[in-house]
Amino acid sequence: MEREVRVRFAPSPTGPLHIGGVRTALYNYLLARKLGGKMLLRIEDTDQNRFVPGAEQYIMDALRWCGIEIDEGIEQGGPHAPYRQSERKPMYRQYADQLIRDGHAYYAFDTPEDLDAMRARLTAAKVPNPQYNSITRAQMRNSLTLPAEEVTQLLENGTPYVIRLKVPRKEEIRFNDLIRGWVVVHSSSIDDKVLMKSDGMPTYHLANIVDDHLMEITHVIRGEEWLPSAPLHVLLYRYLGWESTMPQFAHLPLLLKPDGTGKLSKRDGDKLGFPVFPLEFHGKDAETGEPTVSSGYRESGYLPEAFINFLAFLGWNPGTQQELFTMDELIENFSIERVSKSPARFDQNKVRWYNEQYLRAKPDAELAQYLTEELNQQGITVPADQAEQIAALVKERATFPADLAKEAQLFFQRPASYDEQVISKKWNPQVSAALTEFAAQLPAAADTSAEGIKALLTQVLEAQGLKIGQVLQALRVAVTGHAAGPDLMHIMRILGPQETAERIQAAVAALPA
RNA sequence: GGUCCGUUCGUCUAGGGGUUAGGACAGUAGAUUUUCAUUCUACCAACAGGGGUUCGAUUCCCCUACGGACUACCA
Repeated sequence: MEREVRVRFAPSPTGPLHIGGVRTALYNYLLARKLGGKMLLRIEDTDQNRFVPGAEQYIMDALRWCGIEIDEGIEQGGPHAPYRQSERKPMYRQYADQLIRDGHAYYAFDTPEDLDAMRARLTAAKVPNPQYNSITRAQMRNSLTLPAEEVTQLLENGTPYVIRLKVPRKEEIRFNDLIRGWVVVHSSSIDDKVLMKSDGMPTYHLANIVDDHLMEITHVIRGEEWLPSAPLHVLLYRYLGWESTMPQFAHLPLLLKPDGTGKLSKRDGDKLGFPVFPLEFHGKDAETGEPTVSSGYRESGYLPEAFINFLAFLGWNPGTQQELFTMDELIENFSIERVSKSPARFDQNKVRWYNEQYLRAKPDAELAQYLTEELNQQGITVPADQAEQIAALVKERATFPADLAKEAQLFFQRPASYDEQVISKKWNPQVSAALTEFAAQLPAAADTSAEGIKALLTQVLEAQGLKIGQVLQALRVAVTGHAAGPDLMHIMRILGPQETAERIQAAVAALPA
């Protein structure tokens, strides 16, 4: 019988999640949903020195905003709880002991100074790749070189030690990556990685293998930065006797900075000119301890659907011409084979474009609701039907919801000034007189639709011997103050005959003919 | 330095032994519009280089170059 598909997103709570992490979570989620499996969230907090308060909550909030649903995790629990590695601490030791018992791991008592000295010695000797490995361990203080009694003595004395994996000297390690195909690495290029730290916590390498095994993970989808240590993980599965149920690996291409000079990192903060975080993050400067704020996509006005659609396409595509995908469509169409191998750069223009598409696709009523709330905050009240008309008129001009409110201002504020360029070119006694007449007739207009207003205007202008092109810009400036904006007839319709007339009269009074 | 991974328009990418190398974003031009924007149309624009294999390579193989990741008692 086929195993149930189980994937995990396993971030370390050392800060907010950046968009690369979100994409990794997304691909995990898409695969899980596509294959009818489960999505787990596991917090990898085995490094107690790098704990950042709030990071864990941030991660969960960010995933929720993105629409990435977790089936098992610290909030929702599950059959393999706890889902926080620090709380699983007692579970790891036995596996390290098992490895020692089977001769695949050993105790090492070297101090940090010992290690520095070793690396300095090897570097001085021009060894191409200084590392703690099958050669150098013979010169170090560990349970392989020390007499058994001394090892026992050291352990009993409480001497600090770590447990290291005994990586074989000559062995080819290979695995079949779902994205990259066969990857082959020689064991001589891997060092004797620390499995258990001297504080009793496992390192990532041990913890992730033990947890993935215990949690019955079937696919490990993670960033390419893990590729070099994947062979080590394969070795661990083998030595622990779990190779037959080892998950399949898929190493995702990295997300690069826009200039392509390296991978995106959370330390980029706002330096790149666009947010790297889904949600705004309030943190502290690592050195000065000063409070810092990094902007987020949510706060910048991005819709989660647009953000996710864009992110999904950074490294994956469906092979069709379709660009717009809902989460359900992404799930339907996703496949790991179509993830590309090469890294992708971030394209600000394209996220904006996606946002515009999703914003315009929203029902006017929904946009109106947003608009109403925003205007209310500014102390402006607006009738529901009017808010909807404004939203419909203005949304083609908006990238972000906030643009709606900006564009709507003209309906609630009479012009404080008039566009000078248009006035100097288009405003003259004839125009002024015609507009005065138009304003006089407007309040009594029978038809106040956009078409009706236009008909009335045309009629008045004809009587004055003017063409519409000669006055329209002037009229726009008289009504709104600006040279550009949405359709003028619709603006006047929404404003209503009375308000429009008064605005025109005010302009005529203010502007010397 | 060592190990590993990668390389199609400016960007995201499709394609794949014989194609006018396709799409999207951006850019440019035109049309529409009373304006800006929208919309529509068109244009611009790519297989890193060198060797093989082959009747034929952008596609398969090798090398080079370039880029990136990793190289901690961090994940």
